Amino acid sequence: MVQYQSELDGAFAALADPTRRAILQRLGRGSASVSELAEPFEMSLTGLKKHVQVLEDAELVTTVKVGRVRRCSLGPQKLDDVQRWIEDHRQTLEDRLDRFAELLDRTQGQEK
Amino acid sequence: MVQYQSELDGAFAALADPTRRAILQRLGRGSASVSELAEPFEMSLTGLKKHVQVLEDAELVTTVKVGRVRRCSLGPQKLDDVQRWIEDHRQTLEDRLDRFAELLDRTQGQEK
DNA sequence: CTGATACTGAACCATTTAGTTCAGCATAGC
DNA sequence: GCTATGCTGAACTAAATGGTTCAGTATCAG
Repeated sequence: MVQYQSELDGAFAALADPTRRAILQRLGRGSASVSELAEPFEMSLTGLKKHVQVLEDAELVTTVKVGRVRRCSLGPQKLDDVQRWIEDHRQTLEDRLDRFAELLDRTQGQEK
Repeated sequence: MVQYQSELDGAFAALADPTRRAILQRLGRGSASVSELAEPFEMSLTGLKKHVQVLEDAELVTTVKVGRVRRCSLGPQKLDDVQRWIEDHRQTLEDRLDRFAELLDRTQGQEK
């Protein structure tokens, strides 16, 4: 199994916010300016731009400044890392869940 | 596409911490007590227990108290939700990445 | 019963996060 | 050139996070 660094931290943390997941969802339908991204949210432009910044730092979003407009798009395939981590751990998880049922049976009786 | 709630928040946030991912990794090799989990970390028992609590709240870990020992195991398949979200979004991500290259070509020339 | 073990809760602290407002700067359009 | 637009930076705030210590409770072992 590959050894993962704390690069994942940023990606997972970025995905932990519903606003940011909504931004990714929106960008999945095409690139957008910061203002366009902000439009559906009840939030200041500055506030939303911070979310974009977080996503960019996590390399989930890439942006290009064109004139006075910053165009935002889905970025490098950072989700791959995230997904790979989950896949690696899902197998052991599933294996363990089976035994977990047994464990419960064994210990339940002893519980106070 | 399924509509995901903010249930994901807790799961993603829980996974954003390397200590907690290490705990999950450890539990993948079998259940453990809180003390056993704490052993490899340079952290107080109380501190580590908080991480366990976060994982339990996120439904990534389940615990049972047996006597004075709390036995921790990998919990319900919450990772499924996380993985499903990523899979749903990966397709649009990949589609978009192709067009992103074009976008870059188009806009790069105009950049200051 | 006594003491050691295993955890738990409360209180505290530093840092980060998520948001705000306001002022400023660069570009686009007339 | 003037003005509106789109974004950006600084400064501030409230709340959450990640950690600590210390004191307490419950149980197990002898």
